[in-house]
Amino acid sequence: MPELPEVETIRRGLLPKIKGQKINSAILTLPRLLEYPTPKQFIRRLKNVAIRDIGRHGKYLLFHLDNQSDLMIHLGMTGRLFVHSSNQPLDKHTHFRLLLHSSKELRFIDARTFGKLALVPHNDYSPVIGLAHLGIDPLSSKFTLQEFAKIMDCNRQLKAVLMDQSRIAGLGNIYVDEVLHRARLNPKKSVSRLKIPQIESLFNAICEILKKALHYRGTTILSYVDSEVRYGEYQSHLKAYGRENEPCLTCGTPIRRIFLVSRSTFYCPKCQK
DNA sequence: ATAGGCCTGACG
DNA sequence: CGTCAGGCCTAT
Repeated sequence: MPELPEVETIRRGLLPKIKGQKINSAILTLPRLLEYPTPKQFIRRLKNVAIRDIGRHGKYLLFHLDNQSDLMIHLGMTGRLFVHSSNQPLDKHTHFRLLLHSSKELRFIDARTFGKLALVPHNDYSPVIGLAHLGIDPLSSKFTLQEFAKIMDCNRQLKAVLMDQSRIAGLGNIYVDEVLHRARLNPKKSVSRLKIPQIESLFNAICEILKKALHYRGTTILSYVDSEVRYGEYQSHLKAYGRENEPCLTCGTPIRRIFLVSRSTFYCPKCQK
């Protein structure tokens, strides 16, 4: 799925197209994607409201509306968002549409339907557990070495902790592997065994990998496209993810693939200790 | 902490 | 055909 760099790229692409736009009505054709409230309330509350801004926390997009509520969209594995003219034919797997005053519409398309929608009060995300429990976003100004060190205080494996959205929000399977390769840390290593300099290099790796991935507009492995139907380009800069048996770009040792947290995990057994 | 489930599509 | 996939929630 889209991880933080992909979701942020989508957010930036959508923003100029829909900021300030008024929503006439909403059409929800796959109600099970809706986490909160009921479909009836959801549709009613999306009538005749304007979109003030689009925010993002981790992999969650938050459309700030002018009725004190936020429309939450999580793209799951295959979710896409486009702004199309209402007369354009609907893509297969279109499950949700916001019809805008301008006769354009925001369309949510999701083949695997792992995406999630919700409409929550602007000041109370508690109806959506995953959103309410999100950890710090690594692009936020609150993400400092000191705060990061506080998060890294358990004795689970590095891979599992970096994947844990309630600690740090936005990293997924690709970028965790890239971050750990950059920081030269083994994904199986227990967080409790990290020394201060290693926490610092991990922090720096997170910042640097995300910045670079954002620069390349995210990573397209299978299906990711942004709001302009444009592929990411970071896949050609990956150093660990997907490179099983290929030489490590640092030391030449074949990249190894294992399973951790029931996810494919790629790392260099020599560089990453 | 770890599988299993949710879905469809791409690929071998 | 079977296997795998960028996520997340739940139930052991």
